[in-house]
Amino acid sequence: MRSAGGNDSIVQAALRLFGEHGIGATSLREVAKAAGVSPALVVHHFGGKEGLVAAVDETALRRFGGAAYGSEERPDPPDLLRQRAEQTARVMREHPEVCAYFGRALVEGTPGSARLFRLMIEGGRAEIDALAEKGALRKDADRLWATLQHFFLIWAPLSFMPLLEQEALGGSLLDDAILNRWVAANVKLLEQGLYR
Amino acid sequence: MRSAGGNDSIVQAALRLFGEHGIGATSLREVAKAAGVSPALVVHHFGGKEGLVAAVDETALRRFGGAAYGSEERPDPPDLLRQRAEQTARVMREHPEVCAYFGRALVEGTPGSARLFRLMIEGGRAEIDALAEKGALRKDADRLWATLQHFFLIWAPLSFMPLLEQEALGGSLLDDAILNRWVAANVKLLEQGLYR
DNA sequence: TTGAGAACTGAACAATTGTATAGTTATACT
DNA sequence: AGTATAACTATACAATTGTTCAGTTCTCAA
Repeated sequence: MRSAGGNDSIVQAALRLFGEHGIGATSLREVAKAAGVSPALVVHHFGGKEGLVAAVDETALRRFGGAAYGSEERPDPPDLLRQRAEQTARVMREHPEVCAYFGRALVEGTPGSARLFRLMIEGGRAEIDALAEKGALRKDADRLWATLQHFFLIWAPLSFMPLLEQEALGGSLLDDAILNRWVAANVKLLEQGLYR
Repeated sequence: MRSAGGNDSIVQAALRLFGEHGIGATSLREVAKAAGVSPALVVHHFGGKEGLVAAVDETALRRFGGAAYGSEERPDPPDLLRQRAEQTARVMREHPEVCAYFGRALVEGTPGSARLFRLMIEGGRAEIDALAEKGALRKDADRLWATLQHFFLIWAPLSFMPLLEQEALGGSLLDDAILNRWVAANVKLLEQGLYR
């Protein structure tokens, strides 16, 4: 076990700063200062910035991926979609810094983000296939792109978060009111489309 | 008018490199070398990196925004959606570097990308409102989020391009086959949803 | 042809980056 | 208490960054 003021606090500070300002735009020294620690210690623990990013990836994956994509019951449609959406929203509410981090990581291209991406794509694809077998999916649906569309609707807002909050939402994406509206819109779109 | 080997070639090189590797990750020296020019000249022309980014933003906005969001006829639904999608796809085919650049700029947060974002959101919103008046939109649709969903489905793939192409598509997003499949999936989703 | 102004370059600057080294302090086991 | 091991720091280094400055080359009208 690591002490609270050591290894973990560095990762915690890095996770927050990476999510706020981006990984490439955050220096080792900023992380060290935020963690109340010397830059050399960061190198000593993680071998360098690359290692630090790997550690942050690991932590973020464990904290989020475990909660969101762990093995759980798979309810029948039509509740499945709504339930999955609510579950994702709950994880986002509980781990906003992790969400911000992955929003950055996914577009900056860390190794961990590629793993997360594969995880989500595979998980999403499996769910889509299961739905198709039960006859809940449109028969002519493009399953690969259906998976990707799910992914975009959920994750793109996190990557565009600063732009989105300042230019369109006028508030934090992960605030309850906005988050709920977002989830509701997603469910509606996926279930019924936008036009008629 | 500028000479071909001067001002413009620098912006051209910057646009390409920014799109390929990101804005923050591309140095003035790399841009200068790619343009076959000394770093000092870049500063001389644009005042610094900030000015260069502004110039690239300007060029990209003119080249893309003009083509995609200019004043044009507004056909009636149900052809509108398909037609708009085809139009966007055409612009993407014709200006792949500009697309790559905006994919980066939108998540890195340049001033020009904020302008593009506002432009697209306002344009999209206007179109949604027009559709609603004609009764083509679902009555209970959340118009703000409907606009954003359009935006995500179109732009997120560009910001996730590297990840997407390597992990899910196995080819260039802007290649004809993949691009067409993408557009078709978007139209389907917006028109009819994914489930039933 | 000449001269003014623009385009352009080479070399150097200070600041910041990630990282290595040598040394100090704390922890914990015997 | 003593000692080995880990945690931690101060300092320095090389590389890269954006930027400046003094000077050169080009362009073109008078």
